[in-house]
Amino acid sequence: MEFKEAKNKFVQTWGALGSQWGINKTMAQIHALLMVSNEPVSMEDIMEELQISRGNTSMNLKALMDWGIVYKEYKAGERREFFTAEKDLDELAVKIARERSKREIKPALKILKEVSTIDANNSAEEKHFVDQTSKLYDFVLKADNMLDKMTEFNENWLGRLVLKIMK
Amino acid sequence: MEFKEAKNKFVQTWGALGSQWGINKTMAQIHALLMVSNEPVSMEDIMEELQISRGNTSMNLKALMDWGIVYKEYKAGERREFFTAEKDLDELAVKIARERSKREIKPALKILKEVSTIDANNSAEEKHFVDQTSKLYDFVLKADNMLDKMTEFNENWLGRLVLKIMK
DNA sequence: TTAAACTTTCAAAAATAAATGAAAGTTATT
DNA sequence: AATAACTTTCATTTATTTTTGAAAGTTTAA
Repeated sequence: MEFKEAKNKFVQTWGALGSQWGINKTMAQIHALLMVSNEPVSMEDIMEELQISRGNTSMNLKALMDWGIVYKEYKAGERREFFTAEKDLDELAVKIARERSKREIKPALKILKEVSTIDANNSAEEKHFVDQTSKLYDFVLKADNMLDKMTEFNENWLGRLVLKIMK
Repeated sequence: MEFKEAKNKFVQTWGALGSQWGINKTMAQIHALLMVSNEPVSMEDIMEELQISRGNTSMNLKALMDWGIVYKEYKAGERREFFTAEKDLDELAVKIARERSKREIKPALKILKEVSTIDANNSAEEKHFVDQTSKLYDFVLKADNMLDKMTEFNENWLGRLVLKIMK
């Protein structure tokens, strides 16, 4: 396999993976492209390589910057803006984890708390509901806290964690 | 908040969460409904509660059973089939983790290995590509192994893991 | 073996999500 | 302050995903 083919395959795969995880295909593809580029890439080049429109490129770059995993760069003497991706994978994982926790887990926890604290009359049905949603609340809370803890390590947290778990 | 409202809120929330994680809304809603039901539910009842068609219900129940997180049950003297969800949350998390690893992570790893082993000519560009995709391969492999390890604990693995990490 | 009671399948329709591109906006240069 | 170089926005179009529902399939019981 030659470079161009490999690069394309990587970008496509990363894009497909993204869409299975609630991130849109183009956003993931742009990220993939930037991640394997050794130097900052212009909007024009992204459009060209992925064959997508200007608007689409702009919106998805904005989203990636909101997630804090893509940065704008300016080159001396160049009017255009260039973009680079966070390339440190530990840092990338931490940022993604934080963002998803904030956007998805925290709001879900809020609802879980609400619904798990209704007062059940003494029907088995309502008791079971309260019991199950309470357990779910505890579980999700614990998982979310764990994410925090994990990513607090920082600096190769995954490696360290693996060590910790192994022994 | 009264029971019916709480139940509905829970089902809607779980459904929305599902669609952010690549699981379709109805599938997640059915799962939510079954999870908080203290007894097996018939297809008819699911259709009624969620206001969805027979075909949709059938397909999504099948998918849930493929994931191993919903079971068919037969009631003595009843012709119809009933359904229940896996209610043990540790078990549920393990099954979801295993399934996603199998369906998404493993195939992605295969591609990462392929593209990271092309031989780069000596351009900085190609070297960077190989370097970055190799790192990604290692990272994803490590994360996937960790998932395995975590879920191997079984029996309140999350709780145990939290303890392990804290100290 | 027939009929009734139920479930599954899948082509078509509907709903949802993403992409386009032209117009509006912004910034830097002369 | 006018113009050129570039980016963002958003109403509309396009593509993708999900849902429907009727027909086909299956199972049980008489």
